Amino acid sequence: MARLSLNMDEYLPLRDVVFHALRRAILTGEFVPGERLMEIHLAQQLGVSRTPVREAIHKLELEGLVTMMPRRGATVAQISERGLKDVLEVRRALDTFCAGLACERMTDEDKQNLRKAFTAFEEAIYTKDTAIIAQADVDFHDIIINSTGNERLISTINNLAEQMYRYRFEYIKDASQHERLISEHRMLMDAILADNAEKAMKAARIHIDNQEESILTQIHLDEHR
Amino acid sequence: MARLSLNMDEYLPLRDVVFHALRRAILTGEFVPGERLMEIHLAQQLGVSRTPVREAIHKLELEGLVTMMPRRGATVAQISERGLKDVLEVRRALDTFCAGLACERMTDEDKQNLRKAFTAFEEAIYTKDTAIIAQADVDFHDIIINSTGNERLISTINNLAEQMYRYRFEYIKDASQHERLISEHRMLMDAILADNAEKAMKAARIHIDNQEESILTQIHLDEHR
DNA sequence: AGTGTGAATATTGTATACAAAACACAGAAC
DNA sequence: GTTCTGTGTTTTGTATACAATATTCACACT
Repeated sequence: MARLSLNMDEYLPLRDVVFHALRRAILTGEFVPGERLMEIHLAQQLGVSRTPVREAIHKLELEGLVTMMPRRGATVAQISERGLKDVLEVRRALDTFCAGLACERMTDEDKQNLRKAFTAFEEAIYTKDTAIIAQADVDFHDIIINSTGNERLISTINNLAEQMYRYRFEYIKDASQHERLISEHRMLMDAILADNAEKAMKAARIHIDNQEESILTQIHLDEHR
Repeated sequence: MARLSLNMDEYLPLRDVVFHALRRAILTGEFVPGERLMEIHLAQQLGVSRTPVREAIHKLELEGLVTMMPRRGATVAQISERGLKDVLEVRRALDTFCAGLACERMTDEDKQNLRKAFTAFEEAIYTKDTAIIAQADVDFHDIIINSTGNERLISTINNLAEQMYRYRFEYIKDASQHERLISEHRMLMDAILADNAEKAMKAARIHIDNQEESILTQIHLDEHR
């Protein structure tokens, strides 16, 4: 009579499975901005009914990844240059705040992890693999954000960051930026390790400023093609 | 054969009607934190089917007003003291940022409206009517927030503010705070009208700090009853 | 009395059905 | 040729049906 607790921890409602599938497709660019998302079509493609698809799409709308018009269905959200600037403006405020908080609140263990994540990022850069670099970048920043211990702050920043993932891929590809990324990370890390809030906030601001510049030039380049 | 155009301008999907109804019920305290929200029950009560109710509940979950557990349904979100502090910490960062931006971006028309809203708030205070005061307070702050012109910032702040509405009612009732509220508003307004970002940010911070203190003591009082 | 078991019930998750609105396109009118 | 109109199709919105899981409560067992 063994067999207690087979891993039913991992129950996932279909709507969440669909949600993650669609979300991934949007963030990786598989679904391009402006593309229509039709319930029946997606349902058949995924082998489920319309219901979970509808619910997943609604969730994506609330996350800002799709746009819905009543009676006209959903499309993959188009982010305008203005929209992107708006997102970055809020991120600038929150990321600098976050960097300051991290200086106050980071534990020794967090600091150890931050060092590791920095090294891992350097190594990721050498691989020249965009996906690996992007992941290492997220990991590095997650350590800082999570060290604040403020769940609301964490989810707010992550939601804002998500809006830019599609464009981040583009600019991470650009190898000419890689050295700069490393040095910016180093500056941010050093400030935090030294609990120097002033410097950390400045480093965070510079990091966002440069990201904004990169992404915007990227977009402008795309426009002229 | 008259009777063309009865006001169907206002087409609203049922899910949105239900959403607003439930949202209002939660924010006014008609539904208390922890209360279960059962689909069939609500559907019958509102005279609709489960579908729009489900969709409304999901939307409320994403807004953070409802907590869902898979297969166990939804309950009105309980906000912990910790959760409240977290929300306020983020608001402090964004409201101060917002106040600074307002100084740069407010048009003369906005400034005129801000003065009007300030006077309206003063008058609202004299009525001693909680609902009116709360509305005038929202109006005043909305002018500042909207003057930034940053849609993302606006919706982020509004979402955070919403989390506290239920508690705000409690502390707005406290007449001993009224004079202080007016003077804080005046300080914030004067700084913005003078385009003094430094002072405006400080005023915004003080305003949030005092709100935090009020709400937290309110909660502690409730606990001891 | 307390605990465990199981059937009855209630509730959520998913699928499907039907209604109403949007869309597309062909043909008529000018 | 262009615009209007009407019909057929597609798609979304809402209701309902069915399946699977959770909850409740009575009852037996210790």
